[in-house]
Amino acid sequence: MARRGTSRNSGKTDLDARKATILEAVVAEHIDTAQPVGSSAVAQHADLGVSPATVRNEMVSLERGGYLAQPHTSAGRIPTDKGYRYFVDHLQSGELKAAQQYQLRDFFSGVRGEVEEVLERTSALLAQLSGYTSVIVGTTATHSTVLSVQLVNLERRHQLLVTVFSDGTVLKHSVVTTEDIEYATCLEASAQLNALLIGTTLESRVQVPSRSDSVSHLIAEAVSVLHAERPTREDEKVFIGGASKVAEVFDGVETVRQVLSILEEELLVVSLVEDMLDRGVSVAIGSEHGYAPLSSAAVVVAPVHVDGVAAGAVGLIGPTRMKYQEVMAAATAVSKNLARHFEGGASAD
Amino acid sequence: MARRGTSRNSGKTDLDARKATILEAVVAEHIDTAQPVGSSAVAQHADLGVSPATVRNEMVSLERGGYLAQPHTSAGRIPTDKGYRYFVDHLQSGELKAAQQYQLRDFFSGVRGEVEEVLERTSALLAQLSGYTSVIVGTTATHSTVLSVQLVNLERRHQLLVTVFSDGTVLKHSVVTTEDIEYATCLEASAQLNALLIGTTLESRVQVPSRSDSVSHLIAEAVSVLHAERPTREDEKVFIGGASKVAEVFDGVETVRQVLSILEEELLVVSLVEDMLDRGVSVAIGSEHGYAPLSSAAVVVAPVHVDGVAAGAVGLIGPTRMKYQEVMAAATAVSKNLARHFEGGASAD
DNA sequence: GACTGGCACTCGGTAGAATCGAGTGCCAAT
DNA sequence: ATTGGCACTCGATTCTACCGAGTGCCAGTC
Repeated sequence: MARRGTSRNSGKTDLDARKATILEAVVAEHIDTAQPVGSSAVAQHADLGVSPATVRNEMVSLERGGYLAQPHTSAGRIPTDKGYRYFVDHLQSGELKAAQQYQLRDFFSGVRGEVEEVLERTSALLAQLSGYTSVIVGTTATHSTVLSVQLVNLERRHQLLVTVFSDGTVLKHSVVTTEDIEYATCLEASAQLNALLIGTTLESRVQVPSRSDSVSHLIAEAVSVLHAERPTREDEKVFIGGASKVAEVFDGVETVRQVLSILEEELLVVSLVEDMLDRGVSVAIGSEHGYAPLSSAAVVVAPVHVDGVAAGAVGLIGPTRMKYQEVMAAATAVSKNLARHFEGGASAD
Repeated sequence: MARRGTSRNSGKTDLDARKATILEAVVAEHIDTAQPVGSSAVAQHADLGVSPATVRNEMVSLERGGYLAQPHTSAGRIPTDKGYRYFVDHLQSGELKAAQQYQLRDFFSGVRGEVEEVLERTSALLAQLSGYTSVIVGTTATHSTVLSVQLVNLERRHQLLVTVFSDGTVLKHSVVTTEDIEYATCLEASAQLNALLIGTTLESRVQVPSRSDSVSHLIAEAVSVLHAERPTREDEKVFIGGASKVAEVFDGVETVRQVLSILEEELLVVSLVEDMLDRGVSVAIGSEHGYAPLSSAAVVVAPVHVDGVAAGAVGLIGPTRMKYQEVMAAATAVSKNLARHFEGGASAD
């Protein structure tokens, strides 16, 4: 599975063809078995007509190059992060299994409902397809404009500001005042807020009239609450699917704990994924992303573009010895389907 | 710790004082050490002036009664679910440690923001206080009435129905039509919907005028989408804190996996908690709740009442050998603080 | 009759020793 | 450059012995 001797020797760190084949065989085998891989296994399994002894020599060289490591003398080799990196970089992209393609199509042909619900269920699907924990980050396009604003009188001194954006997002914010607010005041403020904000984005500068009547106060307060939204970045929703897979695919209680605790911190997950997107990386192995507790994990992401605009990403988290080919296929497939869903379908993200 | 020889012998299944003491000692010790508890340990630790031999005799009797079990001959005893049940039933409620009380007070004196955010952070706090995974279920009071309805024109054939309830909840629903909707139609429909729905609950029967102009169609569609909400129960938000604790406190990968997968199913968690609330149970041990995958877990819940009305619950999930006293203290303390927060504070739930 | 000390017995856990074998590194031969 | 051969390493497995915590039971004591 997934082998190809002919490697391009254009890149600078490229290995010669045979080393590459051997490295790839070791990685593939180790991903399969979770065991150190020995020279004879490689000699058999990779069909270069060469004896184990030769393979051993090459392996020594690969170890010197930092691609392989030995748990102890007289055990087989295990890929290092660098080894995995090479493997991934030289992986030709694969296809989803037919059964999974059907499943995907099925799912997306039948899915309906709110954005959040779709993403939630999609992340469950992706986890199930891939066998690993999935992450879907919905980047609320900061470009989306305000479609409607409304102040609702919850209690005398407590208004709820409900803002609807062009991408279908609804934000709510409490506006607490020191004085009782009349219903009429609230209505009036709503109307003015609408006039003021419709068509703007959260980043727009808005000129708030600074008169000192109660309506103006309310408006000023509402606008400031709404714009305070920015720094918290809380509008980036994260959907995690198959969290229980963590216990299956990672070894060691401590590792499981660490991965879970990362997943709990939504902000961390978001910035991890965004960092990768920014750097244009689709796979981060081991310590390649800077997140220490995830150093025994690999993260695969695929961006989601809706109508040509970055709208978020889907990701998968597993051990460094995860099934990259399948996982990447699943991620890109889901990302594409998701994009198509939101482009063609009733909702936008 | 947590022992009291004087047990009431009013209940029917009550054990005599000494058996009770012994049982309690075994449970307490086992919770502490996670090891089978032997007769001599009990004899020393519980200060009834009795020899190990006597304790042994009693233990045999307790084993016959189904309170204790032996992993194998010549090991100590381990409590059964029934044993834990007795222990919990005869536990006098404890206090939070002073440091934790401060922490709680601190938290609630400083907390601000939307309901969802408060609950999210509270569940993290509770997990941290108790050392176990926490669950907070916000039961949207089905009594809360509609304060405002608004149809927003997202795309030509796609409207967003935004409904604000008296408890501050905001629901959004997509309304997809087969024909293009004019802006004016949308406005008109909004106005009529407001007239129709304000003051009603989701359970109210609403008489929709059945004329066949586009506005009426839109209204009918909107109302039906809104009322379709009911059966899915999706408005009951669940907040889980400290999911990573699962890996710490449960033994065995498989158990961890099962507990995590339960936690993933929000609906399951909700019904588990609601079942317990309905039955007025605050602790469910082992298989007492009917959820097989959680049979090695215990669940502690404390209802949250806001202004005398059931508004949700806080819960904790741990192994059957969890620190019941501390955990129950933490749950009730948080529940009370939460109630006070929403009663006094700016937001209601 | 309740309690206890004594004692034989059980059985899981641990420590050592022996063994196995997969895998290595190296060297001499091709 | 490749390879067969070989000595060597070292984790994993098995086996044994053994220790000791803990039990159940019995006979003796208060």
